[in-house]
Formats: sequence, C-alpha cells, structure tokens
Amino acid sequence: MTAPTTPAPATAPVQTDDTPGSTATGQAPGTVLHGPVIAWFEQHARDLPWRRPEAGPWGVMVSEFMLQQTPVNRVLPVYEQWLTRWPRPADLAKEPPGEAVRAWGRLGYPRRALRLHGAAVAITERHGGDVPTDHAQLLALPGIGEYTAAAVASFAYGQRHPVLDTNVRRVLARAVTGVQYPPNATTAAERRLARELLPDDERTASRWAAASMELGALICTAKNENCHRCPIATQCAWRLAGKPEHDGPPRRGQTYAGTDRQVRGRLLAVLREAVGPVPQSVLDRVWDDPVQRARALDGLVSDGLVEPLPGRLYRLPLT
DNA sequence: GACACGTGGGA
DNA sequence: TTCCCAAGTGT
Repeated sequence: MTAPTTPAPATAPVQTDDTPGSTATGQAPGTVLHGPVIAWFEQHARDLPWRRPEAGPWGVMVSEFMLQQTPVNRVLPVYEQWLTRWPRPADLAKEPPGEAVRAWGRLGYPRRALRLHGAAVAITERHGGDVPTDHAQLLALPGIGEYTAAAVASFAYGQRHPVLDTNVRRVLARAVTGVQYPPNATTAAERRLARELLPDDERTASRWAAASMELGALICTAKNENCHRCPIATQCAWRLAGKPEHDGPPRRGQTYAGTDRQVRGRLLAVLREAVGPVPQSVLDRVWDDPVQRARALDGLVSDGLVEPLPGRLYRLPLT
C-alpha cells in the first residue's frame, strides 16, 4: 500500500465571521477539512484495482471511463477483463471499435466504449502509446471532459487539479455551502470553491481529490448520509444548520421506460451477443413500434455503434 | 443550458 | 413495486 503520509495537522482556528454559505472571501475556506478527510481516507479507502500502483495511467484512465455514471461494483469485473485483454492503449487501438463495444458488456452508455477506443487510437498515434500527462492533451481526447482530465492527471500523475465529480460536489455543498444538494449543473461558484479549497502542495492536492471523492461515495452519500462516521461532521455547515431539506428546483429525474434509449439498449444487446451479422428481421423482434425501432437503429448507426451491411444485415463496427 | 445517452441494484 | 441514483460527455 501507499505510505500513509502524515497530513500536516490543520491547526488553523475555526472560521468565524463567515455566514455558512459565504466562502467567496475567505482565504482558505475549509483548509481545516483537508487533514481530517485525508486521514480518514488513509484509514478507510477501498482497495480498488485502479488505485494500485500496477494499474498505471492506462488503468486509471480505463477506470475513469467506466465509472462515468456507473457504480464501482458493476465496473470491477469488466475493468479486470479489459486490463487483462488490453494492458496498453496500443493493444486496444489494434482492435476494431466493435470489440470494445462488445467487451463493454452491460455497463451502459456504450458510446463510452467507442470513445475509449478512439482515445486509445489517438494515444497510440499522437502520444507514442503513453497516456498524456498534460491536462489539455487529456482534454483533447474523445470521451474525456473536464472531470476525467483532472481525475487522470491527479490520480495517475499526482498533479494538482480540482477534481469536481458528483461526490465532491455533494461534499462541498454540505460541508462548506451548507445545503443538502449541489445544483443540477455544475456552476462557476462550485468551480471557484473547489479551486480555493485545493491544497497548495501537489501531493496533498491529489490526496485531497481522492479522499473527498471517497468521502462522498462512502459516507456523505445522496441518501442516508452517515454523519456519525464522518471525519468532518463537527465542521459541516449543513449539519450545523440542522440539515435543512433541499429546496431549490427539483432534482432531475431521468425517465427510461419507453424511450429510444431503452430500444437502443435492446438492439445493441442482440448485436453484442451475436457472433456474425444480424438480419434486421431479428432486430425487429426487440421492439413493437416500427417507427421508434427504426429511429433507434438509425441513431446507433449514426453514432458509429452499429455498422449496416448490404442485405439488411447489421453488426458491431469493424472500422 | 437543456437533453440524450444504458443499466441494474438498493430502499 | 416504483423511484432514485451511480467517479460525465457531447451537442
């Protein structure tokens, strides 16, 4: 395991004259959070494969793609299969994109598989087969946005970046801002806060990123938060305020049943299991409405997830 | 900024 | 059973 670096004890006095929601003016609002959270992380962090040294930058990157909107437990087995089969970006880049989609299995959002394959190709062609270390170069890769670029740079290379995922956003919303949930979409205020809270030291910053994320994943969860096990419960603005109920606009709920997404999922499931090209007549059985069915299939084709062949045949893309 | 985009487990 | 949600990105 990694050596438990003793975090510098936060001896700074408690914030005084700031209203719970106001952190704009403070010098280092929440510096006092780093120590306890990192110490808690050293003690309670899960032993996940992509956190082991042998995972390397490619392992970190693969895990970040898979973890986008997908729970850890479901990612675990697929991650192991991928890294065994494609231990380096160049190994994946050699494969047809459809193989990535097939190996993605039931993780969901299969476009991520396509983009990860595209990223592997780009890394092989433009970066000599090594996951780039530069944030801007990471951001330029398909499927990598602000979060993933920061996460890879921080977790794989120990760099100092604000890593603002849904877990960290929730932790900051509660501990610092004093509200139950962050806004639906990430705001400039949240980015500013995350940057202000970033420890100066690179090593501590990357540790803080992982630790605050883990706290949100294990303790400060969306439902049933476990304040009694939280290392910063005594400083949490939301808890100190009496844990007021979320008021703002309703939290976005995603519908699924009956949508094109569900149809796409069924179509792709058939194609993943198939060895060779699949006749349209077989695909037709997955959904009754022919209009929606055709629209979904067209969408998959235009997304590059499905390749149409002459004679009303379909398969996962070879190119 | 709002939407589309998969899937399955837990409460 | 229904609802909520899980390390986001691209358009």
